[in-house]
Amino acid sequence: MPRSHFPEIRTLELFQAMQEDHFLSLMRGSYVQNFPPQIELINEGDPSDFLHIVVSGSVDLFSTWNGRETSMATVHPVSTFILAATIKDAPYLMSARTLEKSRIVLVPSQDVRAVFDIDPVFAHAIVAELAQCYRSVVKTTKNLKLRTSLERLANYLLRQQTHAEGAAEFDLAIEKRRLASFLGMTPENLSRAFKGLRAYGVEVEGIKVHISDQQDLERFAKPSSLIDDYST
Amino acid sequence: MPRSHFPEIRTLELFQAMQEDHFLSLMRGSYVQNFPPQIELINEGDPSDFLHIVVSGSVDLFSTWNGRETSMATVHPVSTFILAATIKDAPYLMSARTLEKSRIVLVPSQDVRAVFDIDPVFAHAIVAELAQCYRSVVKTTKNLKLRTSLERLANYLLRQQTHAEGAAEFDLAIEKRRLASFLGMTPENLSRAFKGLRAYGVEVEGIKVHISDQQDLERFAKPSSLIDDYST
DNA sequence: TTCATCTCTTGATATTTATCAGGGCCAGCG
DNA sequence: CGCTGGCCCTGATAAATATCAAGAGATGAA
Repeated sequence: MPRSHFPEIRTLELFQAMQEDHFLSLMRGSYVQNFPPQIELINEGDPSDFLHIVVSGSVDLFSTWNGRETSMATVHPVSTFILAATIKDAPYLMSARTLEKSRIVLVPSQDVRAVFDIDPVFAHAIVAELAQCYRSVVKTTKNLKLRTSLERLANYLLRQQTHAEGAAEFDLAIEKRRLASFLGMTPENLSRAFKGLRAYGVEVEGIKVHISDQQDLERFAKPSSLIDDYST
Repeated sequence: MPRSHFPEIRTLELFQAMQEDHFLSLMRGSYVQNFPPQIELINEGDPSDFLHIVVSGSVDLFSTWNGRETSMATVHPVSTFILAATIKDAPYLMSARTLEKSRIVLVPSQDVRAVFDIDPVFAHAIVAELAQCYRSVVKTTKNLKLRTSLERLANYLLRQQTHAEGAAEFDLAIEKRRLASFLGMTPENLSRAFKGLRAYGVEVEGIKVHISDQQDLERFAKPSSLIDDYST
C-alpha cells in the first residue's frame, strides 16, 4: 500500500497515538482498493477478515432479514468500520456497500488483534472507539423507541443543521431513499413527514433544506444531548 | 467491602484474568449496598461516578424522553452495567432502577480507569466486554427496525426457551409490562400479540409460557443468529 | 378480612405507518 | 432527440400500533 495514504490514516484517533513501528507493521499488511459505486464490500454473517477504512467516497452499512433491508449508518471519510467484529473475531452483523466510487483500506483483522495485544496505547484507543460506537447505537435505539418518525426526522434535520454550522439552508447528505431507511420509515412516509414539518418552518426542495425558524422546530423536536449529540 | 463477595465478582469475565493486586485495589475502593425495590440507582445524564455490579436482585435499564419511557435492558446477577460511560467519563445514557431487593457493588469509575491504564489484561477484558455490548445493541436495533412487534415477541420467546434449555414450558423472566416496553410496544398490544401467537402453538397463562410446536413457531419467527444470538 | 392498588386483559376507536398504484421529473444513453 | 429507468411525490387504502375506557384478578397493607 502506498505510503501517501499513511498521514491521513494516522490522523484517525484510533491510530493517532500508537507506536510508529506498530502503525507501520499494520500498514505493511494492508492494501488499498478502489471500488465502483454499489459494490458490496461485506456481507453480514461473513467472518471478519479485515478492518475497513474509508479513505474517499462513502459506504452504507445495512442489514437484512427475511427479505427486508434497513440502513444502519453511512460512513464518510476518514473513518473505520466494523471494529467490533474485527476485535471479537466474530461474524459481521452488518453488510456494507459503496454508495459512490470509493477508496477503501483493508487491514487484516489478525494484524489488528496482534498489535492490540502488544501496544497498550493502541488498546486504549480501541476502547475509546468501541465505547463511542456503543454509545452511538444506544442513542439510535432510544431515538427509535422514544420518538415518532416525524420527531426523528425533525431531530435529524437539526443535527444536520448543526453539522452545517447552523446555516438556515443546507443540503441533505444522503439521498432520501436511504434517509428514510436510516430513520426507520418508508420513502413515502418521509415525503409526508417533510410536508408535516412545514408547520414548523421546514421547506425542502430536492436536496436543499431550509429551516426558517430553528427555535420553532426545536420546540417541536425537543433535541436532547443524550440522544442527538453523537460526540459524547 | 466484605471479602466474601470477591470470588463471585472475580468470576466475571471482566475481572477474571487481571492481576490480583489490581483486582484487590479495585475492590478496596468499592463498596456494597443493599437497595429496596424500585430505587433509582442512576439517572440518565448524570456523571458516571461508579461502575455498577449487580450481585443479587435485578436492575432495569431504561431511558426517557419527552415524558415517554422505554426499557432498554434488564440486568441479572452477576453482571456489570454502564461500563462505556465509566470508561469514557461521559454522562450515563440510561437510567437504572432496582426491580427487586438488590445488592449492588459500586466501583469508583476513576479507579476503573486508573487500573485500565496500567493493566493490559484488564484493558483487554474491557475491550472484549465493550465489543460484546456494542454488538448486542446493534442486534437490538436490527430487531426493532426489521421486525414487527409480533415477530419480536415470537423471537423473544424462542430465545427464552433456549435459555430454559429448550423446555416446552417456562416462566417469563420479567413482568409483561416491562417486556412490552423492552420489545417496543404497549402492554395492550403485548396481550394481543400473545393471542396472535396462539396460531403458532403459544399458550400463555400468567407468567407460564407453553410452546407446543417449536418448529412451527420458528417457521414464523425466523430467528437469526445475527439478531438473536447474544453470545456472539 | 377488606380495601386499595396494580397488572393484565379486552373491546372500541384513533393514530401512525405501510402498501399499492399512478404520475412527474430528470439523468444517462442509444 | 426520444427513450428508459430511477427517484420522488401524491392519493387511496390497508395494516400495524397506540390510546382510551372498563373490568377481572392478584397482591399487599391496614
